[in-house]
Amino acid sequence: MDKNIKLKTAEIEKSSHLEYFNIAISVDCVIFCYKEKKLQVLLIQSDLEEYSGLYSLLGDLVRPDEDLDSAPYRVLKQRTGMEDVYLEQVHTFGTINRHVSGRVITTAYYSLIDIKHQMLNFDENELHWHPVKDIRKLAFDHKMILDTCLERLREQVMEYPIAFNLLPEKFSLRELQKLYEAILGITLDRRNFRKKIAVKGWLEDLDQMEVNVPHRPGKLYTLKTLYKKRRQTRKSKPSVLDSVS
Amino acid sequence: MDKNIKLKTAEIEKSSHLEYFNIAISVDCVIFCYKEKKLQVLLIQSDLEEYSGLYSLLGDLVRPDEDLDSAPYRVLKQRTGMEDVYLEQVHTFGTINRHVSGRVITTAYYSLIDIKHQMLNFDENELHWHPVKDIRKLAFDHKMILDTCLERLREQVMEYPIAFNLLPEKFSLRELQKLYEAILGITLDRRNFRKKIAVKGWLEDLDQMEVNVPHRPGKLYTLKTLYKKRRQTRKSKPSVLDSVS
DNA sequence: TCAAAAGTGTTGACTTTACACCCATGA
DNA sequence: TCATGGGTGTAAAGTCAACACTTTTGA
Repeated sequence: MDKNIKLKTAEIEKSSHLEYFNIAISVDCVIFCYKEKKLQVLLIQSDLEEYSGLYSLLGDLVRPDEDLDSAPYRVLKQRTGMEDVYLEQVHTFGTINRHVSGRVITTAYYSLIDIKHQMLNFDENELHWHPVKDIRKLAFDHKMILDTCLERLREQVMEYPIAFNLLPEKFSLRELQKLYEAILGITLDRRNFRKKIAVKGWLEDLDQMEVNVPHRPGKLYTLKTLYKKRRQTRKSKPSVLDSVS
Repeated sequence: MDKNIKLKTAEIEKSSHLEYFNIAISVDCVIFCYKEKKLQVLLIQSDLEEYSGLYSLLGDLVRPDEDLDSAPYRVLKQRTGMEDVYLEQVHTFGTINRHVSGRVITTAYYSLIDIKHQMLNFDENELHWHPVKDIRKLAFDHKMILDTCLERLREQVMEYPIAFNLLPEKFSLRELQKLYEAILGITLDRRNFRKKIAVKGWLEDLDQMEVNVPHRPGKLYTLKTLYKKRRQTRKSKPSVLDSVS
């Protein structure tokens, strides 16, 4: 719309302010972490009667004085204490009856966080990590939101240097490969994986080795600082045209 | 959010109903067509003072009694008379000051329509097709919305059988190639393009030839009915895993 | 007979996959 | 000395890009 705000002012007034403005807008965050060799997502026990016993994603209403894209950062800050996390908008869900308490349209984001660097505000003790694979049912339409975000994450993870947000600063190629396998839900060939990552040029060799591993230590790498910008504005994306004759 | 609707009821009440519900939500449609060998988009003259002389996308506020994803269909029906068009949600834009008249969060969709099959309700005569390439500036943040939708269209056009929505029922491979060139903004090699399309298996050979062309007529094709479903729910997408070792 | 586009294959470059052995370390 | 993973290369298959000539039709 946009123009109709002026165009249809009379009509809006007539049908009451609230008729057009009683749609609430929220954000929901699919917060991924990599824990115990599994891709996990942060959930909270739903306290709605209708969904008792079910978990739901973390979210909140968008405030009138904040940008839509700022709301999920606020939610993450409040709930986990983390700032400068990786966040990406995925899709907006808005069927009429998706929320039991009223009309709420929600914009879904996924977030990738390093569980080791975080000081999770698990004070409320309502927050829990759940392996993505084990999640069958969530409150509201949150299972669909989760599935959509996971699908998007899988699409992007080989293309952009984002998986590193789930790992500590330094990591070995084995850890990286296990992470990719957890995200994609498949196993990868070690030699081919290493070649593929090498070609991307994302990594900096730290000339350090793993310690305290019960086997031959591997080299440690880190993401090149070039790629470490968080709160990315526009990703530098290989043009789709590359694949066209 | 979602749960907070109940959780924070007291807080919401306290801060006044309107504080949380005075964000309006709209949809904006980037309606593409293929006309005069160019990718064009349907625009309307902005009647806001602040944007006098500028064009804007077609949009409207989302109604309290319609699904978010239904709103752009309604806008298209009202403005162009077309139903069962191809529509895809792209992104939601929600910076605080994106709209001069108040807080409006907008979800952007792009649509692909066949200009020949349409009976455009250009009654208001405010609607005009504009070649995408010529568009420099639009009202609000609509240029950014257009750019985002064009980028998404380009990403999807080689992967899914969607470009056909811009063509009449029957078309030649030359027409199809010119369309792809218009969308992607590049020229394509004829032999490689035909091979690539053939491999997709999207087309049905009609055993008919072009007529009234000032040169040797080409064969006519149509999209296989299998792919003609409009209002697609979930696209059948080649898994991203295919490209992983 | 000319202009315009239809129709069609091959080669080389590059990318991707499948696959196996020896090495270094800690227990 | 054993178990675990580290580290590495090659060959075959598949994909992609570049490229030219003959044919058909209408004007």
